[in-house]
Amino acid sequence: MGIIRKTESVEILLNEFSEKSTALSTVELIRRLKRVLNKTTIYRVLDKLEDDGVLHSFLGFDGIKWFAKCIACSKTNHSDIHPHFQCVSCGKSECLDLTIEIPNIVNREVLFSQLLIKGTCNLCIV
Amino acid sequence: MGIIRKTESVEILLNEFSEKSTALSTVELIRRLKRVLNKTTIYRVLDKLEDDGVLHSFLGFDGIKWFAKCIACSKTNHSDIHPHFQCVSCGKSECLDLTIEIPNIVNREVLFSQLLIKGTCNLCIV
DNA sequence: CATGTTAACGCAACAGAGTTGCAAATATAA
DNA sequence: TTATATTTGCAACTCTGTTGCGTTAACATG
Repeated sequence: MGIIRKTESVEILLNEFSEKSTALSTVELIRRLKRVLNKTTIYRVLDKLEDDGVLHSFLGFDGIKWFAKCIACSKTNHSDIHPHFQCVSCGKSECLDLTIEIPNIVNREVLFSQLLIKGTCNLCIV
Repeated sequence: MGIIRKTESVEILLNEFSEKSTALSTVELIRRLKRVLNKTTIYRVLDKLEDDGVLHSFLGFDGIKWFAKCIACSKTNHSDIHPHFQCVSCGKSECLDLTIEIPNIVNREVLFSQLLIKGTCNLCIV
C-alpha cells in the first residue's frame, strides 16, 4: 500500500489533522466529511496514511478506531509507543507525551503494546 | 444489574471459565455454546458477571471483547488492573500477573487504564 | 498538450459484533 | 402451589468496518 498519488481526498483528510493535535475517530471524521468524502474512501486513505507513517491508530474503550499524527514514525518503523488518554466526560482522545516501559515477560516475545488511560480531561475537570 | 438468580445459563458460562485461566472472547464463547445458549443471553450473562466482580473484560487488538476470571474484585471495586497479552500467532489472550504503575498526569484525573501487549506466546515461540 | 495506464473514488451491498423489544419460560418468594 | 419478577430466545435492528466493481482522475510518457 502506501500513498502514491496526492489526491484531493488525502489533502482533505490531512487538513483535518493539521489544525489540532488531538486524535480523531473514524466516526467523527465520517460525520464531518460526509458531504465531501465517501466513508469507504475515508477508511482507505486513513489506512494508507498509517502505512506511510503519517498517522498512527489505536482503539478507544468503545472499540472505535482513532487516528492521530505521528511524530517520529517512518514507513517501516511505527515508534509512537506512547499512551493514549480518553475522557469519560467529553469522549475526546489524545496522545500523551509519556514513555512507558514494558517489562520483559518470561517465555513471550513482546512486539507491540498499547496503554489506554480512561479519565477526565483538563477541560472537563470542573 | 448483578446476578440475582442461579440459572442454567450462568452455570454453563461459569463452567467455561473454570477449567483454564486464559481469557475467552465473546466470539469464541458464542461459537462454543451456540447449541446451548443464545448469543443475546451470553452477552447479558457476561455483563452481569462482570458487574458482580466475577469476571473482568478488556478489548483485544481487533476490538473484540474478552472476559477472564477476576482474582480480587468485588461488585464495587474492579481491581484487576493487570496487563493483558494477545498472541499474534494463535490469537489467544491471557492475563499477565504484573503490576504496572500508571504515572499521574497533569490536569487529568485517571480513573482506569488498560495495557494490552501484542506478541508471541509461549506455545507459539518455536 | 494529448493520451494511455493505473491508482483512487463512489456506490451499494455486505459482514460481523453487539443491542433492543417482546412474548414465553423459569427461578424464587410467599 | 401459586404469584411475581427475572431471565431467556428469537428476530430484527444498529453500528463499524469491508468488498466488488464500474467510473473518475492523477500522473508519466511521448
